[in-house]
Amino acid sequence: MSAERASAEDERSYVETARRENRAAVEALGVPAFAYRFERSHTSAEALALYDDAMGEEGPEVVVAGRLVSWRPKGKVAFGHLEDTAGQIQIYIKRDDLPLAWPLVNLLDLDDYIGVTGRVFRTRAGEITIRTSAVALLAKSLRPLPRGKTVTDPEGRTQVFGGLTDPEVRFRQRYADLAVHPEVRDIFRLRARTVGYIRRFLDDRQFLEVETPVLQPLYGGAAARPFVTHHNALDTRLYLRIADELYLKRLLVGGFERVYEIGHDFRNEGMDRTHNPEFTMLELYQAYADYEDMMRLTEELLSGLVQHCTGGHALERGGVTLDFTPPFARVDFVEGIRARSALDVRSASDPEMRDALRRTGSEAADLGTLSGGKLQDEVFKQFLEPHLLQPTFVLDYPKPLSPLAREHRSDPSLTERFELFVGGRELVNAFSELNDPDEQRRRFEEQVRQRAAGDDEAHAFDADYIRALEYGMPPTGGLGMGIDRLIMTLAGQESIREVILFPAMRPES
RNA sequence: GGGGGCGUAGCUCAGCCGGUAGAGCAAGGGACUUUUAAUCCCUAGGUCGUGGGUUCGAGUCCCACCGCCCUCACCA
Repeated sequence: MSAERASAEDERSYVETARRENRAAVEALGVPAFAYRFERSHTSAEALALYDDAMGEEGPEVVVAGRLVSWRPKGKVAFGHLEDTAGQIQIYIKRDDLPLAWPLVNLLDLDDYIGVTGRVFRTRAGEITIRTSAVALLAKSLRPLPRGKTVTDPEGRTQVFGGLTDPEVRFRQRYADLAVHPEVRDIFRLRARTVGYIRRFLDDRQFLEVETPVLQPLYGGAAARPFVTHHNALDTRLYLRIADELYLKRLLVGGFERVYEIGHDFRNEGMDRTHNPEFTMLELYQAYADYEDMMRLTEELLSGLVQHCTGGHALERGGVTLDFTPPFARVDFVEGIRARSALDVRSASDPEMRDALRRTGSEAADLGTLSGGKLQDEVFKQFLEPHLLQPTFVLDYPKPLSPLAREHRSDPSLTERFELFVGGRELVNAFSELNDPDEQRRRFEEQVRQRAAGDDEAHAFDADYIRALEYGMPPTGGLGMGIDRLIMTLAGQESIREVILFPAMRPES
């Protein structure tokens, strides 16, 4: 529906017209369509829990409030369900119980917010219900929610006929999606619990939560294209951050030994089922730790989190049982690829890697122009990544892929870096942080060469970051975890948009 | 950005070989004082995404555009 149509009085749908007539009729009774406040005594769940069958028809009196989500007027009596934050409860309204309010009752619409006073009892049909003695209109609904018909069969299974299913409408009008889908609200409750758990986990381990700039004069910490903006007063170009990394490590130079940030990163890339232009990232840095410590911390955090969510260490996802019992499986980046492709990415030439990719049908569009680190990454994606269903650490990435990671202590062609894969998706990226300013300078210089050669995702040279490292940064382990993807895994969702309240959309025309 | 698919009532969807628009739910009127997919009777509701074209005639065929979905590319 277009905005013009929604705002044009004469083109309003007949359904909305009927609701506006009801509003006028309610106001004609002297009842405001929108109340200022309401005092309830119980939530729906609390009211249900109060009732005991020994009470018969004389259960305790409760005052509840919520949205009218079903409405079955039946002559001189009416039934409906109120939905609030805790669930639903049935209400029963009998004309003879509230003759003065009956005209108002007849003007109620589905989706109105109302408050109801009455005693709890159990109907003949067996449902615990409020026998209404007073009704208050709290907010009129002038636009019907796109709700389907929910049918519950004798075994208690529910099936919805119709309803809001169009993804475009669901995400554009997330308020309507949330209003008619309690299970969607549950995903975001799970999300909040998860993030809360992570904060407690880190706080308990003496990590300090910090906030670093979102608007940055120079972006870095990942390979991605940024969003660009402009500061008027400074008349200068600024970038929305693509990662927190370089600022957080500056804080270790400053003397904080354990820091973390949970915030939004912004990457100006395509959108699909696992990418939203802005997304939530956890990054943490721990002094005197290396990537082995980060693996242990990852195992503790995720196994504890899965336990917190499910009571066990397993997640059932798409017919696969994901087992988060530590320790997680480990596979060597180089050895893992060699086992499946006979390629040693440390020594293989670019043409050899391209050949191997072509033979297995890689469809990378610019295979011919990829080189070095980018080719190694492509080989990994082609040969190893699809096999990583169970939680698996992939360790020791080649140096060209990891300009901020420290050289491996036993192989100078590699870095001490790992990524954790779950269900074929990357969830965590971590390394022993490079803290030698001279080596970091050389890595940046190499990035600048790649940028000059056409890689527009290569790092810029960050001289201030080098200056910070020159003051001295302790040995440090660092870790980044994509929170949205974590929630996807925990909630069993295949699209990132299901776990972001307002996912990015093309503007409505 | 490439490829494929879709767009019909408030919602979910039918609509055949091109012949002038249909259902369920929601809505309006009526009956019904323990219903729960309430039931029963009646009624209304559509510029078929937009703009062109072909045709005596287009929801249907063709072209373009807009939007969404899937997929590939980029990426976490």
